[in-house]
Amino acid sequence: MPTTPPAPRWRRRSDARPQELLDAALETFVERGYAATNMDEIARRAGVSKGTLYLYYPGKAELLKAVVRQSLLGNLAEAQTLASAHSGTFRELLNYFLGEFTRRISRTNISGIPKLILAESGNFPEIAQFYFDEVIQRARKLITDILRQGIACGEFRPVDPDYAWRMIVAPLVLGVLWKHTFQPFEPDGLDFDRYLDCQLDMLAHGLVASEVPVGRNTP
Amino acid sequence: MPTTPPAPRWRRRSDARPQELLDAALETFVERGYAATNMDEIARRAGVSKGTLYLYYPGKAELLKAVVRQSLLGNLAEAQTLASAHSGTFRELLNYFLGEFTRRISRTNISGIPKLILAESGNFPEIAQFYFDEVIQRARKLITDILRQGIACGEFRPVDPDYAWRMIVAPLVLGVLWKHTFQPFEPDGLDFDRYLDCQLDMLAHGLVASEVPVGRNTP
DNA sequence: GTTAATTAACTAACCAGTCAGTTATATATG
DNA sequence: CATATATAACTGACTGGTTAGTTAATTAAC
Repeated sequence: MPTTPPAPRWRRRSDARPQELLDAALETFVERGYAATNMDEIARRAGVSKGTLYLYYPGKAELLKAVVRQSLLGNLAEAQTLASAHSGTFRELLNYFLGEFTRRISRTNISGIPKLILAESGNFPEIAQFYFDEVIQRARKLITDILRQGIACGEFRPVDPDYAWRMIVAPLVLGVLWKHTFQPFEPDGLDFDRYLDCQLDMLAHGLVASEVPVGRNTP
Repeated sequence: MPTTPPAPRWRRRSDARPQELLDAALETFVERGYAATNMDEIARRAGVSKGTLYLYYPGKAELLKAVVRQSLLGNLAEAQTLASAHSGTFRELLNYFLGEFTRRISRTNISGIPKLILAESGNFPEIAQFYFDEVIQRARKLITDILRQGIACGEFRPVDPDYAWRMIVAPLVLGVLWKHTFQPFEPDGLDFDRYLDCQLDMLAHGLVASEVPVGRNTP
């Protein structure tokens, strides 16, 4: 009786491994947090032994950095090219960004990264600094630019852009954190479509100049 | 030559200790996160040995719970009595809450608790559930009630209270997280007064019905 | 057969929690 | 008031378990 050749205990996948390992690491870090995640678990999820993990990434901290960089850099570049190529009103542009962001929150689990950064900012000032410089500062510039231009051309009320940008971002941040923290406790989860509608509605009627504010602008 | 009696190596402070230990624990947990905090460090900050710490709290997890409970319960009760005793418009009440909250964010370091909860929700479902039930649900009810009443009496635009409450809370949450995460990286820190002004301005003009919305409400 | 990829067993460090012993303070006694 | 005794508060060295990181042996692949 011819025995079928036994399946090999493992396969060489040196090209696919890095991404597989990053995926497993992201998943585990987001679920458990940095400190409570152990390298054996990440390796196990990637279907690999711990030694292999160390073959591709020199340590736990470096692995975290790789995860963060890899997850964010693509989206950042994309947002920036989109902004520079826009036509139409600034309100439309803003709405588009918020919509796209919300859509991605609800689908991918890259949305776990901000929570991870927050949680570990004290222990990884280097990562926090990276996130501050590369993500937050860019987002700030993107939005304050839109606000300033919109105000200049009379589309928006004259708010303080250096503070107002946070009001725009805040619901997005809250949404992300909610999804990865309290979603499990809610019987019926957050409806991101309604969430977005509500935000756009409230945001617009706080920004749009055509509504004739009540006695505030007295030029 | 009369030798001055040597200062005692330690003093008995059985009544003050519990609070001192909680303070040190809050500070350390907020700064480092739960897992990266070690009991020796907390004891050291409280000026005490690790053994003493275990005399007052049975373990690390229990210490965290004690910190959270102790920090929140007082403020919660206060908010609720305030709400039930209000007179004046609902907009004033809302503004008062936001102002009071913002003022406390900028002063105390209880504001580190939400960050702590977020970071450890995965590892301490029990604490996350406690926070969800006792803090979030109460805040939600408080705000949605105000919104509903305000809408009913025509003071506010007819927004969706079940989602709009998050838009109100979001900037507060962002402020808290910012303070404990990115404040160190900013040359000039967040000005919480301007922050509040900006929020109230944008919030009001998204909520106040007298502004005659642009073609949305078609009764 | 050679080599690169992978494994699994190992080491070294760290830390939560314990406990036998020490010291400050309160109380009793003369 | 001085001194002895009792006890509550506190210390710090130790233990057991966990885990980041290493390495010698093994296996797939060409």
